[in-house]
Amino acid sequence: MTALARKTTRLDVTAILKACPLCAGLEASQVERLAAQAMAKSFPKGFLLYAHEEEASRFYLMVEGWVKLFRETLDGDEAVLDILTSGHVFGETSLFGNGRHSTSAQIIEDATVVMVPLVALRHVIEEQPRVALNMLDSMARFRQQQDREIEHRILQNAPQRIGCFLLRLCDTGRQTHATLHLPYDKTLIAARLGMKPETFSRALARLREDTGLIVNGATIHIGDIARLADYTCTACSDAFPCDDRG
Amino acid sequence: MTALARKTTRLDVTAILKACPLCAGLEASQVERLAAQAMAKSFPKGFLLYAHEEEASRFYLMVEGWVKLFRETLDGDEAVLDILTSGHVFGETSLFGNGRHSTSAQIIEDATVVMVPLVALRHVIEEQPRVALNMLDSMARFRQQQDREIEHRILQNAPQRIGCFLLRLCDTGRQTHATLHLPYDKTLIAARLGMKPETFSRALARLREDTGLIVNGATIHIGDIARLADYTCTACSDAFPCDDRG
DNA sequence: CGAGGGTTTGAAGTGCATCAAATAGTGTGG
DNA sequence: CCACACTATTTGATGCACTTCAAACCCTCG
Repeated sequence: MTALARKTTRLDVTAILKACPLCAGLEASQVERLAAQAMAKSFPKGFLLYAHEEEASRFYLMVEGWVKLFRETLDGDEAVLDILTSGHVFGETSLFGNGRHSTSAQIIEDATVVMVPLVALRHVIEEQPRVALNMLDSMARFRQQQDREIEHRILQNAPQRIGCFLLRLCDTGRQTHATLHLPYDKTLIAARLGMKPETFSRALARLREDTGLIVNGATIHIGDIARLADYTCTACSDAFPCDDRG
Repeated sequence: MTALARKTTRLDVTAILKACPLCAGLEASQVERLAAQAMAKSFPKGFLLYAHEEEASRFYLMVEGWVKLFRETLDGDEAVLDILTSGHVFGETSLFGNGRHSTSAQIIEDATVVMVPLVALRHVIEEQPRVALNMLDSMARFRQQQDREIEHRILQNAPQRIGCFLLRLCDTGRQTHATLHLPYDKTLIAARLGMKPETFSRALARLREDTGLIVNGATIHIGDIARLADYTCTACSDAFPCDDRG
């Protein structure tokens, strides 16, 4: 049974890596080489994958669950930089720069991740310049999101930031309405948006009044996406369907 | 005279490019190839180099003066993302991602910049994977700064943000004190730090009281750098001399 | 059922923004 | 070299948004 389980995992890893933008356009043999050194593993809620300033040895690919990227000051204050799930890659940036992680990473919902040694990535890059271009591409896209993120934190108020968060949860499939389920604690969403839980609660109530949301615990029904977009995206320099993660 | 001027400029360009981290480790012939397609130019205060969402055609290298990278909403609110000077490169990110600028760039102090077509950069990258690695390295470093930046905007209050800004202006040469001159308008510094001019003025006054700064117009004397660092860096997860631009 | 964490609500405080006006600085033309 | 115009900066008074502290509520799970 152990052998079977291991084999299944091994198969997953290759398939998962192949689907990852980092490996786009790579020869199968190269992906398999990465996969051979990679490892899929599950972690329980609360597990710390790595800490800020730690020497980076591998990068991660989320398969399932959620991770929080954050920074923490000596007096316990915490800034949540991002919360990632299935399909997201993180920690790969530390192959460059000073080689240390610039955030800590903690599992917030039981997760399965694929971990790949950075040295393996380095070898593949050396043989396949293509991978460097893939990384540049993803970092460029990431940077655009970051720029927007900073703008949001400056120009949007609490209800608008929540609205923007909800819109990004929608499948942008040009729907006019949507029902969605908050993927993790409201407390965490609050932190992700740079506000306190109490503020989140009140701001969500206000958003409900102002845009006709229907909130039922962690389930939220957006009756009129355009109305919500109108409300939140006024304070942003990008027009509504503003995702570029592709 | 024109010919002489042009020649001087041409010489500058090669030397400037050689000194730029993007070209680190490049063969002279490659740098010269970039230089041949590059152009040094001066712009007056207020000139808009490019606008948000514009298709990117070149990247820029600051030689002299200051530029502001910012985003602007429909109702005129503006978020300043960064203010750059001599030695900084910007706009190169748009070679990747969706090929559009994610900010606008405006000259705020009369400036000389070297402009290089992105296609030239693309060609050099194709022949010299090394350049891609240089870009990855600089983007990784940039990302670390960005992470810190976001943390600051969440966890630091106005006086602390100013203190942090002043510390970064110091030459970090392990001095115990320093006298420095603000490089541009206080109004702009305020915007760069995400606050209003009035708030900046009051916060600077408070910083003066709390850490013993001596402020005289745009000239600021820091009597005790450690004291200032102690005051500002409590709210940050990085320890004091926190630059990694090198 | 009862404990404990997540969430909401209330009351009061803080920090920054806003509006308004005074003051200091800078560059211009006379 | 001075007066004027214009902009940057400071100061004051007030308002709003978010935080803080405290307590209630709710929901899940042992």
